[in-house]
Amino acid sequence: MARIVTGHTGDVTGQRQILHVDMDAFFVSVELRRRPDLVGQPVVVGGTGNRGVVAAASYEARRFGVHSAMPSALAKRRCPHAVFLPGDHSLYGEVSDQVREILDRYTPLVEPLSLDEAFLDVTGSLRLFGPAPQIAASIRRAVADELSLACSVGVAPNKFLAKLASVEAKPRATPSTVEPGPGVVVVVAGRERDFLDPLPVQRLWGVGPVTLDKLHRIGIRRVADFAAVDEAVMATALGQRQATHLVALARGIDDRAVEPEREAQSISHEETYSTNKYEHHELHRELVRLADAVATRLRAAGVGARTLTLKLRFDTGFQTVTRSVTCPEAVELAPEIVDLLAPLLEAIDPTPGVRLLGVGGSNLGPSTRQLSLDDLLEERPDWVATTEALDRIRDRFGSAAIGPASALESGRLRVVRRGEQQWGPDAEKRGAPR
DNA sequence: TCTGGGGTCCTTGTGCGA
DNA sequence: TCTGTCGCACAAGGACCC
Repeated sequence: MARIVTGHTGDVTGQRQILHVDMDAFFVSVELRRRPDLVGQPVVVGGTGNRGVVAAASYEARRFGVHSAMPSALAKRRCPHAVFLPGDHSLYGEVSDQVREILDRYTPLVEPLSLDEAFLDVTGSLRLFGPAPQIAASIRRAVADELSLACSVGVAPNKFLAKLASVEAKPRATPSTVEPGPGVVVVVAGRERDFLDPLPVQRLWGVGPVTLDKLHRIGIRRVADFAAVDEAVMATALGQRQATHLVALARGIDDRAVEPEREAQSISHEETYSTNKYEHHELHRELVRLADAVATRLRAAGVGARTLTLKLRFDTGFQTVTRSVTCPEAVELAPEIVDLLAPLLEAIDPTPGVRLLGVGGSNLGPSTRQLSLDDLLEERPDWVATTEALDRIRDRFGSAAIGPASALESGRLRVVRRGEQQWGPDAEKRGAPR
């Protein structure tokens, strides 16, 4: 049954009606559909290797303090009797598409945030489907009946409040029990402060551990405390921009529209290795693999990248460094990316031990191949023709069918696939570090 | 405890041309 | 010619999100 946060339940004329739909323990729930024997047990989905993290935990596992983004090793210590399952990113993608089909029935204004949550603007759908809380309940029924999955829905006049409301709608795990949530929580326009004021300040969008510490130092612990602190003091502590942003949110103000189609700003791949890499030649081979993956996705999106970024994370101190280069023309071929980034990689000393390597493209624009294919064919006919042949072979036979020879490892081609190593490297298969 | 992958956005510092 | 400064683009890092 829906929980109404404040006075009245009707839709206020002129107010937007935004829904935030959030699947409950999505990855785990999808796994339980094919493993019904695990229902009611602590189940953890995520990386199984030594450097893996938890992607999702069942509410039974959460009772033991296991939560997403936690290192898998710690989760195993906290809940040794939990069933640990490797993630299946492609399956979750398929189920996510099915959820999306249901959401699309209610409005064309659906903005997916990730595989398991989305915003809906149903302001224009009220005449057809009834008040927003009724639409929320209808979505929950459809998801349960058709997909055997549970979701929670927040209803509010803006995205920020709808998102907070959906959290309140969720089940809650305590050390002793799992309490079911209300399923739908409604924040009524005009009474936003009643909902916001008692919440801890870290619930505001954009307050992470660093900002939380700064806010605590100036005496802000709950959202209500914002009213008592001068904005100038906040601006000194956080910077003007962030202060203005947080004060608006604390007042329940958020004008962002629900955007069904957003252009990607960057395309990147990164990999954490189960054992550190200490040699340039190993890293160069990884660079070739990652550049190949990024280039393939750039071409698939019909764009090129003007800025290429190399990212390394060292084992000592978890220190991350990035190096980037911006070129006058957009790049979308793997050899070009390697040529641009290899000198940057060579300049970095890997001997402290590199645990992660990443390649990214940003400053995206129209592909140069689209701009002037003839010019390019004159300048670099071999790579353009080779790449086009490569893309065709992969379309037909799969991404592992062909790849750069310099990415071969022990005679085997390891292809980077999006989401395949989403939650860390696989369980240890290789020898000890040198 | 010891920290993934794929993103977005912001801040700060710096180099450069007008 | 030298110096200051302004705006811009870029590089690097950091915080945050799911």
